[in-house]
Amino acid sequence: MKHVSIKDVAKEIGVAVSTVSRAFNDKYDIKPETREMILRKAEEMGYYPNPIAKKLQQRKTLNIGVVVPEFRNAFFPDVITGIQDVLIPKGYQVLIMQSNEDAERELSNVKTLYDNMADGLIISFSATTHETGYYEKLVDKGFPIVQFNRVIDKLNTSKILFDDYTWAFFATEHLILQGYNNIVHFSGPKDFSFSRLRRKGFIDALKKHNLCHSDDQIISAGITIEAGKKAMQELLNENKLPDAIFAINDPAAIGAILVLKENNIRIPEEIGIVGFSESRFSDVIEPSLTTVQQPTYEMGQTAANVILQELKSNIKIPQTLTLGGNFKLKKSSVRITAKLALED
Amino acid sequence: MKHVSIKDVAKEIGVAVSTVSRAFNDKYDIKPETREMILRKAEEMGYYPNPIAKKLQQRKTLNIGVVVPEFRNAFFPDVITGIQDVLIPKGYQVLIMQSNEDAERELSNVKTLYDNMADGLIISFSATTHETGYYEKLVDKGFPIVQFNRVIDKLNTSKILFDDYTWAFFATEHLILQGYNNIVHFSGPKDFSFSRLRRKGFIDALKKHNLCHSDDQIISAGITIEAGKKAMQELLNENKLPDAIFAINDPAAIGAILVLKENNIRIPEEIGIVGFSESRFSDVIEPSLTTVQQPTYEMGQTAANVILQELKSNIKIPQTLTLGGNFKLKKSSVRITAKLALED
DNA sequence: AAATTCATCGGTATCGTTTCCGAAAATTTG
DNA sequence: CAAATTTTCGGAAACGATACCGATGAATTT
Repeated sequence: MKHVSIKDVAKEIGVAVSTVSRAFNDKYDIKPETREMILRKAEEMGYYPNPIAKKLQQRKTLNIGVVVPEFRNAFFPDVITGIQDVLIPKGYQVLIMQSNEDAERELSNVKTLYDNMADGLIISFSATTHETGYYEKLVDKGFPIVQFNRVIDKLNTSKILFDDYTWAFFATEHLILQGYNNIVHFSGPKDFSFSRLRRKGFIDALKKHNLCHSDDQIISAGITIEAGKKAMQELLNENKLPDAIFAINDPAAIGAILVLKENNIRIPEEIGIVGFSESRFSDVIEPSLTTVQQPTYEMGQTAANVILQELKSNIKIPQTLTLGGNFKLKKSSVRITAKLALED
Repeated sequence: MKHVSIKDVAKEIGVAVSTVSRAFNDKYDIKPETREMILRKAEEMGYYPNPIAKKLQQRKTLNIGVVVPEFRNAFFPDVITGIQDVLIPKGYQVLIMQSNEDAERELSNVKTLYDNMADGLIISFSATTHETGYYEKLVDKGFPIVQFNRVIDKLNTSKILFDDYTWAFFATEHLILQGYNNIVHFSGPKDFSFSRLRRKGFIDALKKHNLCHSDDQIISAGITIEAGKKAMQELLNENKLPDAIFAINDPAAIGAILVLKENNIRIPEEIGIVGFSESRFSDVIEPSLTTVQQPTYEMGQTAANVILQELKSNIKIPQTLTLGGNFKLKKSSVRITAKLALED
């Protein structure tokens, strides 16, 4: 695997290395004919500039690190796809690392990325992250960081968010308008802003319609199928069945549905369910699951564009972008079909 | 973002750069005390060796490229996780690129990786890949490549495969033992060896039990939910309903199930279904889907270990490793419950 | 005490680029 | 046709590390 270097090309043609370099970098001070000639000869010899050497010389790696808590569910792969589709055409390499929802591994991932001279970082934090000292230091050093989805508020970087509050409000109100009036929310980890916002949207919608009865209407569940199952099972055991559930995300909603079906409780007749899309389950489950669909791919694109922007301009003004979504109306929450056209 | 270099450290302490380098590389010819001192001072100054410079000097990038057709389904993310868990602790960077099932983009991905001096490549090919010239050239050059899952037979590299034949045979025989005798196979793209092997396993199982009636028992469907829906719908339209289906993978099986449920055909009573796991749907669908579970994570680990091996030894002897799986018995295929213990 | 070995360190070439400076060649100007 | 520009190119110094070759002094041997 011996590689042809710029020197080999220069010697072969009989010009200086700097001339070959100029030919490849489209500078003005080279005669068009000689440039053509060099390019042709180089092509013949199978030469192309060594990116490593270039990176060293220019002190830029063109590497962008992406750190996500997992990519087993559909959410993060879709975001990553969006990021790649923006960054790769611009010549960047995208280094993807997953933290497995573990703060320690997350920190080590970020350190690896930083030590390997990534030019910037796009990150969504783990459920367990509390210690933010190292990240703050990076921010202070001027290292470009863009957070998305699971952000740490006090970390002063650009953030790409979904308008969780509004859509949680909307989803809850949808249940109310369907005639459900004893609604429970399966909420997620308190540390995440999205978790807090969805809870707040839920509460405010209840308040607006005077349906806020007790603290029991918010159940700390979690973001997995198992968490949804567990929470639902407990409700059943305690005989506290609500007539609707707004789940923090699809997996939690799916968990609830599975338990309800086991117990022969009919959806949406006896109980209505709305989720928040972080999976591809909603079409597969029976009944199909009404869900708020987040713009995952666009979120990735946006994060990538913001970091590109920050890489260009030296002065960084952290901006927070909030994206909107879609409401996917399905069977799990529709009792009154008269006025609503169900999507397919 | 000015970085502390080895020269700065050397100058600061008053030693030669070579000494600092020695301190960091644990060579023998350095006095332990001075090494400690240098390491301490360097730590204070926030110095660490520049990986880019190291890569240039040593003509190794420690980058391994991973090219997959997609990572929307569970399969590839799981494999990638296995790859990362082996490679990253060894100091490698894993560059993940997806081809979106497009041969052209795939080629461009591989070229990018090669041009960026990846030390090796782990790849699973797209559905549309036919032109293999460039890949053969890479192999001839001695560039380390490991194929997995979707391999091109004639490409002379190491391959990590799943024992599709045996498990397809097993899955089909399971249906037969359940008393189904008019079984149809939804098959996948002919170009993939896994597709051919699963089909062959299916056929041979039928032959063994004398249940091979006609060519109609193999239907060219595809590997998506939509493909499964379409194939199933056509069977219904033509009134050629079999009493069992062995699907090329879970999404295709799910598609079939969705259509069957729409038409109120009972599973597994009227028709039994077995899939091949490439998703996380099997527990979510009702009825739960019997499926062959592939060792995705292990497949990734294995691919990573094989490429590590090839990177060490200069002489490459392509090896083909075949991994075994698990049979997940669920409701969709069990008519005779007497003898079988259903998994949960 | 002289010679030899050994541990420790410094100096420098090298990896493959780009960039800067200045020199030669080509062109324009007076 | 000489002088002044402008193109076009060559040479060398970075970029930040490692590796090799010796040099130096101490320790050991003879």
